[in-house]
Amino acid sequence: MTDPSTPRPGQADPGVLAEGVSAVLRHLVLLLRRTTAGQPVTTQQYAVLGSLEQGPRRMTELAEEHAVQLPTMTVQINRLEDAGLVARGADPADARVRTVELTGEGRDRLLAVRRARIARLGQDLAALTEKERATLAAALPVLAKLGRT
Amino acid sequence: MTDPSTPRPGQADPGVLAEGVSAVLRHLVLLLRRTTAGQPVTTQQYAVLGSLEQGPRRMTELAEEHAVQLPTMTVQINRLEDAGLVARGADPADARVRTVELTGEGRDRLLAVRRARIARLGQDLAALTEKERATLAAALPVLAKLGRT
DNA sequence: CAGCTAAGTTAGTTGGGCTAAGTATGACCG
DNA sequence: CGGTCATACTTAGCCCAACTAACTTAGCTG
Repeated sequence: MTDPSTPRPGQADPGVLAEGVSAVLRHLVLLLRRTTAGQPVTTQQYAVLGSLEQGPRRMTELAEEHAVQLPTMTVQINRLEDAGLVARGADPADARVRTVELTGEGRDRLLAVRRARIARLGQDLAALTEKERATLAAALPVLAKLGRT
Repeated sequence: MTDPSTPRPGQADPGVLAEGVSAVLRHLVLLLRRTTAGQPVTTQQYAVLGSLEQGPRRMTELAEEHAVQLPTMTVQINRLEDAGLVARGADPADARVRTVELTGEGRDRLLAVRRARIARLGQDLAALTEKERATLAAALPVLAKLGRT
């Protein structure tokens, strides 16, 4: 695999760039795994809690947003419910749908974990130069656009 | 969670930038998951095969590189060995260590999967503008530097 | 050579994903 | 108005991937 720290000329070509992005993605995934091991909620649980921050959601919505099948989300929510972090509710207009919302404890946990993650990431970012941070900031919208076909 | 597609001013500040990076990482992880589902090797297996491309490695090396405990790597290698993609060997200098290397089939599989992945990523990248690709290319070395504390 | 350390493996648990199949409710149509 | 189809979930059963604890085997050292 290509060393992600040694960019080569001609990277604006999609094919060549893809190799670099692929290598960097691998690096980032390994990094993420290292930094999120042993936290009070798993990455998945944290992500689901994040989806509930703005208010109750339906199971199907959550499954779609997390690119997961419904049964998978059912199990996730079961675990979060057992942990007291979310509560299931009902939709008065349609008895088939189950809603899910954060409990007070769930919201506290979400915010605490987010603070910890951002602080950790902030340390890494603080080690960069101002120029490097600007370069990174410029690339964020591009990365966010990837896969939004 | 912050919408990764709406960057705000002041992102060169490590704290603010961290939020954006965090959101984008979430997006990329979801994207990766979607694009790698149902391939002939799992993401983990692919990553391990990639580590073997340059030649035989020891179990401990592999475990460290993938930020995983030894027993986890043992099981991974067992599966890859059962699939005929890698072979275990011995270190003549130290009878405790087991080496692992690609089989011919393993190398073929690695290259095929890599081609498929890079092609897929290349499609996404081709949808960007030339300028966006340049922005992304410039950020790759910075991303590669993250976490290399 | 006794005892400690290092390298791997085995066993058992948990989390997270999948498909297939079941239940209950809503919607539609003759 | 009742039968049939579709929708929203849940349950059950499977695999992969991570962990810790405990075991085996081999090297190292006093």
